[in-house]
This record gives sequence, structure tokens and C-alpha cells, in this order.
Amino acid sequence: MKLKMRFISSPKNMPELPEVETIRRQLAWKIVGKKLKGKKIVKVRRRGKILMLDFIDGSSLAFHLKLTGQLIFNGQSSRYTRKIFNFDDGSRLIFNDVRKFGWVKELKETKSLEEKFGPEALDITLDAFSERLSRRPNARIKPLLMDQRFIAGIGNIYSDEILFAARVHPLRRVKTLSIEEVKNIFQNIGKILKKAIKHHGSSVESYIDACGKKGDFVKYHKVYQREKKKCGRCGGIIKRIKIGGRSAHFCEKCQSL
DNA sequence: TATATTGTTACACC
DNA sequence: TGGTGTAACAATAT
Repeated sequence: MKLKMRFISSPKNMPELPEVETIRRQLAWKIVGKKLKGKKIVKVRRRGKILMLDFIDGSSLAFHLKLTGQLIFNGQSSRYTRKIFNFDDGSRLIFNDVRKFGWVKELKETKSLEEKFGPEALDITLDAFSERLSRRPNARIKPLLMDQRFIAGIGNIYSDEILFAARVHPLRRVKTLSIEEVKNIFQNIGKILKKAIKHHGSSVESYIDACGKKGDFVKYHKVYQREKKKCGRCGGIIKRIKIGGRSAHFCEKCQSL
């Protein structure tokens, strides 16, 4: 009998809010005050999953890392290096991207880019969150949490982890959520994202921070990429399904429909 | 080679 | 009109 085992392994990186925020904090520390082509960097900002370097003249450099982008301070270039930014003092910033989905744009202003996004996931209040939810009664909660126009910064990993923590099934329609469940989701958005930032994000495969180091948060993943494993809370089995073409991980037993 | 990966957007439908 | 759902697209490693 011929048994063909296929180990499908694609570089997954998926920098979401905690990963981009980790890079932002590290870069702010390292490059604010340096000059790029004579222009001084005054601020390193993040909007959702976008990282922005603001220059003294009001212009900005905006990065989206998409799946496999990396921004490494004083890193070594490789075959996946797409851009190198040299600072006036000889230090440099390396932009790597295996998949080439990521982008970098030079912007005169960032307002028109920023207003496409919903409120920042870490800034929104419970009232504002509830109010926005009430406008989307028929939406399913997981895709909605990942919708950057609804709320900015959450992607596939953290939507899975937030919904597990809140004990809410990813397919639940917004209008079926109780007030307690909405509050629970809201609180776990803050809790999970802050904890992930504390651990420098999730390095599922290829994510590394601006220092070239991996994040630690994978250790704390309860459902993401834990298909068929035991739920640490109730002993149920973690399921994986497709929602809108994306994989969703959850415990069928303690995240009821 | 077919397929996996995710964020974004285009488009069909009601 | 806009909420909702689906599919396409980007590129590449295996």
C-alpha cells in the first residue's frame, strides 16, 4: 500500500495588531530622530495593521506587511529583501517579504488612507463597539471582527483566540449575541491583544520583529492551529472549519452556537 | 502540479 | 442603497 504523507507547510506570518505594534515600539526606539534621504523621522505610528514612519515635512512612509512581510532594523539582506532604507548614520531598515503581498507607499498625507479603517481595536469603548455591532445584525461575528472597516487590527489568529476566550462560536450572528456576550468579546479584545503585545506577538512560522526575534504568544494560543487537539478548558476537541474562505478554529463544546 | 496561506477588493444578489 | 456572501488576486514553497 502506498501511503503518501503530505506535509503542507507554507510560510505563515500574518502580522496583526500585536505584531505590528511590537515592531512599531522597537522601531520608535531605534529610528526616531534619524534621517532618511535628508528627512528627519519624527514619529513611528500604527493604524490597524499598517505601520507608518512620519517625517518632519508631514509626509509618511506606510507599510503593510500582509502575510510574510518583515521589517528588520540593521538586518542582513536575503533573497527575499525587497527594499533597504539607509539612514544618514549608516544604520538601515530591511524590508523582506517572501510572498510579495506586502507594500510600502510614500504618502504626502495619511488621512485618506486612515479614514478607510474603523476604530482601533485597542481604543474603542464598549458603547461604541456595541453601537457598531447593532448596525450589523446579520453579520457573523468572526468575519466582522476581521473586517478592518468595522474595527482595525484584528486578523485570523486573534479573532479565533478572542472568540474562544469569550466562549462565542465564530459563526454566531450579531443579533443573537446577549449583552453579556458582547461585553465579553469586547473585554477579550483588549485582554488578548495586550497580552500578545506583551509577548511580542505570535510567530506561527515566519514572523519576526524589528530585532529579528520571534514572538512568544504561540505558547498561549488556545485554538489557532490546534485542530483536533484537546480544548484546555473543557476537554472537547478543537474544530477547524472554513468561514468565508478562511480557516476558523474553535471548541464546539464550549463555544456553542 | 495543485494547493495552502491572508487581507483586500470587486461584484452579484436581495 | 447598503448589508451580506462569494470569489478573485497577489506570489511562492512544497
